Amino acid sequence: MDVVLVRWPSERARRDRLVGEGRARLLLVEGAGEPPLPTDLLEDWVRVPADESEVQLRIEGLRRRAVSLRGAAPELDSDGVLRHGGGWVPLPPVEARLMAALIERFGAVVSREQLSRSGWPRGAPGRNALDVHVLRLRRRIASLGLAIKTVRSRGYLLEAEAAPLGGFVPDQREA
Amino acid sequence: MDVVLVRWPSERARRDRLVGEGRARLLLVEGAGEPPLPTDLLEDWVRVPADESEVQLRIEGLRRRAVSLRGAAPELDSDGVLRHGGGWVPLPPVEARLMAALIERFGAVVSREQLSRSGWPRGAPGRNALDVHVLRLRRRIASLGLAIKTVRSRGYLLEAEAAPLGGFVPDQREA
DNA sequence: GTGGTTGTTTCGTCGCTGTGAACTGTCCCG
DNA sequence: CGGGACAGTTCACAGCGACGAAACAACCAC
Repeated sequence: MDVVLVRWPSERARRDRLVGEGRARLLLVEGAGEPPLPTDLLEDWVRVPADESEVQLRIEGLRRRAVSLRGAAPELDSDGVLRHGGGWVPLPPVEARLMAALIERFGAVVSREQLSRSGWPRGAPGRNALDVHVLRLRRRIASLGLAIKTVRSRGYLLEAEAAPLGGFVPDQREA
Repeated sequence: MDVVLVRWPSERARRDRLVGEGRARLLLVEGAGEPPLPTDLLEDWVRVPADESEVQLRIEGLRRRAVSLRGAAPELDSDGVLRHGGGWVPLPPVEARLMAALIERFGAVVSREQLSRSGWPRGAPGRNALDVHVLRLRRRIASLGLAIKTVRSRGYLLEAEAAPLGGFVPDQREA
């Protein structure tokens, strides 16, 4: 996902075209011109002339926004609210801690021991407690298009599904 | 939905707390400091000293991002009239103060303690008074398409039913 | 007085958590 | 191939606490 540099207001037409294409853009506001209020999340602006470092920082910021919008990683509040793809669900304390550990290693395997330590910092209850909480977590986050995959005898892995909204969600056992 | 101004890097801890709470923030980058790379979509930054107009533009940009992610926030005037989506309802004093706290953090969790302090600045009555007022507030604002969601053992969260999908309102100044 | 606002009590309901047990699927050993 | 041993999934249940809701009483404004 690249960020396109656009002069403003002289290249207004080009900017509008990029909006329609859903591409990230950084407006270089010339002279005393007023930057436009953004019409989507993939736009930023900077007054020129500007430091090269400032331009680079804003470009990198836009890249991150674009990645975030592609549904890369969900976000977890300090209040136990999990947000992803425009929706959110509240997570109870234990499941919030488990989810925090999974998000920290989003897309990678987290061992049962690590999960157990995250979920119960002062010692885990019975062995089955983790399984049950993973099950409950799975059901809670399914509506957000998130899934916890099992890697047998290794641990669990959190991932986002390709089409979170409107798409059919296949049963994991059928895959 | 307020945008919080945070000095950077001197108020780093405060910024991190706001990230955890899911609130919008504008970093005022002091001196030669480097702004952090954003961890979510509700952050922007500006080097200070800066024109007041630039700060205002960035605040407005953040507000629009927040609207895009969480829907438009209702407005509460000083006479206790709550307006949203073309309709309005009058709110009695206690409920108006509770609603003000919820609007300030629109879309994010507000703890029971914070609500209690907002509703009764000079000391809260019994423990259940808050529950009852939340119940009454819920019924009053339902007709406006607003809902107060419970995040168990964490607090409450104000949300608008029909969140606009994707786009912003077109920029009026461009016409 | 009338109606709206506020606070309390009381009770019902629901969510969170952990346990035990039944069940499925995989791998390995003989 | 059959029999286990493992790993993991799912359900049912119980205890507890947080929250929801109704009813009631006191109070205030008009």
